[in-house]
Amino acid sequence: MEISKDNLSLTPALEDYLETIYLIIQEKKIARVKEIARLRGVRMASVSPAMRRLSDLGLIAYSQREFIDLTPSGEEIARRTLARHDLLTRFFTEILQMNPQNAENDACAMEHHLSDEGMDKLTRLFEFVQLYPKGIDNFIERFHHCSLVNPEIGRCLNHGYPELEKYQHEQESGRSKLSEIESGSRACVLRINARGKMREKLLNIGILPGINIELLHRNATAEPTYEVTFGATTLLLSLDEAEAVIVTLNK
Amino acid sequence: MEISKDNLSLTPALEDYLETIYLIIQEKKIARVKEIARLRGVRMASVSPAMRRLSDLGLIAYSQREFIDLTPSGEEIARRTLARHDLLTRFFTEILQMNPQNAENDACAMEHHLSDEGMDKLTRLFEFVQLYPKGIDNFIERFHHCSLVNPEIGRCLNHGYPELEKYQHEQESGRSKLSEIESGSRACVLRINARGKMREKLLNIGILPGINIELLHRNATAEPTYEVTFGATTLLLSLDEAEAVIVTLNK
DNA sequence: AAAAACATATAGACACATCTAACTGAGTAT
DNA sequence: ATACTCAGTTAGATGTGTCTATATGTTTTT
Repeated sequence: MEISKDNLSLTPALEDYLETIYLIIQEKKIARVKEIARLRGVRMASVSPAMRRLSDLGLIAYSQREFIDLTPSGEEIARRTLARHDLLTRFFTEILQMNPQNAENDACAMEHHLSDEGMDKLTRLFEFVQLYPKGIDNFIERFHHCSLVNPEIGRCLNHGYPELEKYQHEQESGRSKLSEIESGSRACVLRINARGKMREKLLNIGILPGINIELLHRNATAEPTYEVTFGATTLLLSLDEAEAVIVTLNK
Repeated sequence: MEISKDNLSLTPALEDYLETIYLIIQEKKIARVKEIARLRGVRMASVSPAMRRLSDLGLIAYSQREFIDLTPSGEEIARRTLARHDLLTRFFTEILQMNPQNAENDACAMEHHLSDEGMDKLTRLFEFVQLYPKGIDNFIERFHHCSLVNPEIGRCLNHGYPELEKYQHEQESGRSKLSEIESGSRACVLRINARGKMREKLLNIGILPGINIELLHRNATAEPTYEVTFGATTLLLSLDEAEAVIVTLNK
């Protein structure tokens, strides 16, 4: 076990234990093995050796069968992890408007992997959004209105934002469905005009807004297919799929 | 080994192997153990057993010492992972403007933990941003201008956005430093007006924009300290730190 | 064709994180 | 005060992912 710089390079599991201990200590007076096990959803037999390791690392103070307390460095890591958890959860719920349970799960797993710079920049995003909470150009509110109130983002309503409606119309003129462009031409993906499973499938394939995609070949059979290439990938899309990919032709 | 639904619940390591194999296959014709080991930064001896497991799971096709190929389900997972990698990297670089290396590292670790809903919602953010790429109210551009061109976000320049300058001034009037509010009053954190190590420290402590914080007590000694409480935490801040926390009083 | 070079595999070790089952110790109850 | 109960620990197993060192194929060279 090489201790790198200072705190860094703890395993996710150990970080989770510190976080759990921290939360227990805040709420009740002292942390006990049974409670840690309950909150983390593991058996007490798994907690004991973890406490031993954390103790060896100087992150908690405890003697067998006694109460568990965080050392200053243990507390520092716990708070650091918790702050990431908090910020990620809020990013997922407040900005992306995810379901709270998914937001929580994703934040839980990702909190161990966000760099200091990531934390800094994500905070700046919150600071910026907060600077204009209900202002004339509330980006976040409009984003939610667009992508959530009206899930068919092909028809993004900009009522109350006349300049934007105009702007959007200009945009619309240059766009078409991937199924409609000429074979051999390249285009930039603007959005995926699909919902549910189909949207999920296209995203998981890697067809994302902003990528450049080329229609290689159109197979005009009873069930037409569209051979496309993007990044390092080449594959076939069905008609439905190709129609859902909204693009603007390159140059 | 319980195979849950279908593809899900692969370990990050195995997902990484699939991703690596996918990338090799796209570039060269075939994937070999040596190349996989090189790209993943592990020894060949670690790759062999992983290939065995992937083969047992039906995600790759290979026989000992022969070329390695992805099965359709292996390819599906690889692309899914890669799409997450791509989108997270772009979120970190294009939207948050992180250093490419950090963006890459964070994306690499997080790509295994983003739910389908997270992927969907993050994509919608890109779609929305893309709808107004250089429009009258380019949120992203202004965010960058504010938080990056001028890192002292206390003085966010809104040149060219007169309504916003006005708006910002209104905002400014209601704000103060945490060090200046009355003991016993609660306030909402607007931003952290600090850079480098001090900013990092405050964020890691959990003092984030949007949280509610209460100034419990001011210790007016030679080196004054500020006892604050937020969430489940109570701790002491130095004068410098308390001055960096910009808040608006609650009600 | 035999030898050298190289790719890949196996054996054995280690660290982590979990489990079940069995044990220990300390307070509680009758 | 003896036995019960229950928190906590230890022992031993399992699975993953890595390593070093060694063995085994395969290909290339001479």
